This record gives sequence, structure tokens and C-alpha cells, in this order.
Amino acid sequence: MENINSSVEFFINSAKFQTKLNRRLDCYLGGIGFNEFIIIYHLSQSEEHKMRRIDLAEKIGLTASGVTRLLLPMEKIGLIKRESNPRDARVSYVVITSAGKTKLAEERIRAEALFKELIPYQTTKKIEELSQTLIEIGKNI
Amino acid sequence: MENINSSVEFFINSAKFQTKLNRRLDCYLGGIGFNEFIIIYHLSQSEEHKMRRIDLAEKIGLTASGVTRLLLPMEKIGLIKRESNPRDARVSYVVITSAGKTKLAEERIRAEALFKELIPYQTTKKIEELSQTLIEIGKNI
DNA sequence: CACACATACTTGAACTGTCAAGTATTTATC
DNA sequence: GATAAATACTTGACAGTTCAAGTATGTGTG
Repeated sequence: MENINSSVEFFINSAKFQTKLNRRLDCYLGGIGFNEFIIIYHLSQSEEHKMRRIDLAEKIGLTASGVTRLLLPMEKIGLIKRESNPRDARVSYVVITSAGKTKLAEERIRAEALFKELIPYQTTKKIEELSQTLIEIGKNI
Repeated sequence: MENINSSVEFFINSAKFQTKLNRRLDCYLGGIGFNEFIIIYHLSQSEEHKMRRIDLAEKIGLTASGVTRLLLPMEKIGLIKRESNPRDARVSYVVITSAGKTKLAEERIRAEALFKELIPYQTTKKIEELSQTLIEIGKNI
């Protein structure tokens, strides 16, 4: 198969993969969607457990408005809260709450169990390499 | 970094990658979305250039209802048409029209140009490997 | 043959995320 | 220090997709 053709097939495969995965994850995780999981995951990894909305958007690949809308229900159920920046009134930080941390710990176990099930044992090594390739391509998008 | 953790990161990366790509593609292609492109692509690859809706759904990873709704506007602008199956009245085939083939040829050039731009030359080989791994994992979802 | 079950598709209601435009604030320039 | 441009975020209108339920048709079994 020629090169260019295989690149089209790759992007088609990848779209299918993600569509199916999102659907599976959204009903698999307990009451939160995959993107909500990703948000509390990134928050927990960040210094001081807080991030600016715009940085969160960049981190997860959504638009700023997507983040605004995603955070709304998360704030309502208390997974995150907002905190203002005294030096810049435009900014409002997203802070993970302790309820959010608890939720993350729970869902992380579920997510890891699913991922382990999905990834065939012998490809575990490849995954890290492939992950890196996705990051590389992602930079160009 | 431990294995399980890296699997979480892989799925997070992959989600980000796809979110960004979809956004980019949907405004890049001329008037059709990526999924519409994928549909006419698969139709053109299939025998007799037609498929059952349910098979199309499986092929692209959407639900049956997603396909119904995606095809509606495509039929309206004449990229595809429907054809009934004389042996089974439940089925309605999706057939690519000649306008659809023309559109595919046009958009395929645009898509290939973008993909070529996105994929760094030296990773072309890795892409095929990645593609294969995604298919493998996709089977388990 | 009748009946239950399976399959193919569609539809209403809801959800998620986009874009474009709007607000508020900060930074840079003259 | 006034004004223009940039930045951070929100909002209204809308597109795309899901789920659950509904319709129509087909298949298998006693």
C-alpha cells in the first residue's frame, strides 16, 4: 500500500478508535465523562492542584468555551471550584476539591482496569512509543 | 513511569489528539465534515459502491442513529442516495452518487495534503504500526 | 402457523462541544 | 497616560452524536 493512502487510513482508524472509546468510557466511568476524568487528572498532576482555564483547554485539546461548559456541572457537583487571581482579574483558576480528588482516585481504578483489559499484554511497550508519536503529530495540528 | 500509569496517559493523549484533529479537519474540508468524508471514502471502497447503514455504522464506529442523522444532509446535497433491498424490506442501502465520487476525489486531495503536512517524514513507518495497534485495541472496545 | 425474539432503521429528548461575538481586564506604544 | 491590541473568559445559537423507545420486517421454534 502506498504511503499517502496509508496516512488516510491511519486518520480514519484513529477516528473510529476514539469514537468507540469515548462511547465506552462515558458509560463506564461512574457518572462522569472521560473529559471530566481528564480534567481532574490534570488538575491533580499540576502544581498546587490548580490551573487556569485557558491552560486546561490547551492541555486537553478543547476550546476555551468547551472548558467553560464542561466545568459548569463539575463545579455544581463539587469536583472543582473556582479561585480568582489577585494579580490578574481576567483569570479564574480551576481548583480540584477534596471531593474531586476522591472521585479521581475511584475512577482512576476503574479506568486503569478498563485500559489494562483493552491493551493486549505484548503491546504495553509499544504503547509508550505510540503515545509519543501521537504527541508529535498533535503538535502540528 | 509505571506501566498502568502510562496506559492512562496514552488514552488521554489519544483523546486530545483526536479532539484537535476533528476540529481542524471539520473546517479544513470543503463543506463536509470528517465523518462525511469517511462515509464516502468507505462507500467508494466497497463492492458495488453501496453499504447497509448498519455496516456503515460498524465501519466508522458510530451508532445506527448517528449514521441516520449523518446521512440525512448528505442525501439532501446529493452525495449519497438510498436504495432498497428487494429481499429484505428492513434494509436501505447507502449508495454513493457520481457527485459523491467527485466530491471524494476533491476532498481526498485536500485531506492527503493535510495529512502529509501533519506527519513528520521520518515517522511514516511508525504510523502504519500505530494504525495497526489502534485497530487491535479497537477490537476490544 | 403462531408466537416470541432478533434485526434494521428512525425519532424525540438530551448532552457535549463548536464558532462568533461580547465583556472585562491587562499590556504595549506613542 | 491615552489609546490600541492582546488576553481570559463567557454566552447565544447551533451542529453532531448519544440513548431509549418506537416501527416495521424477518427468522426460528413449538
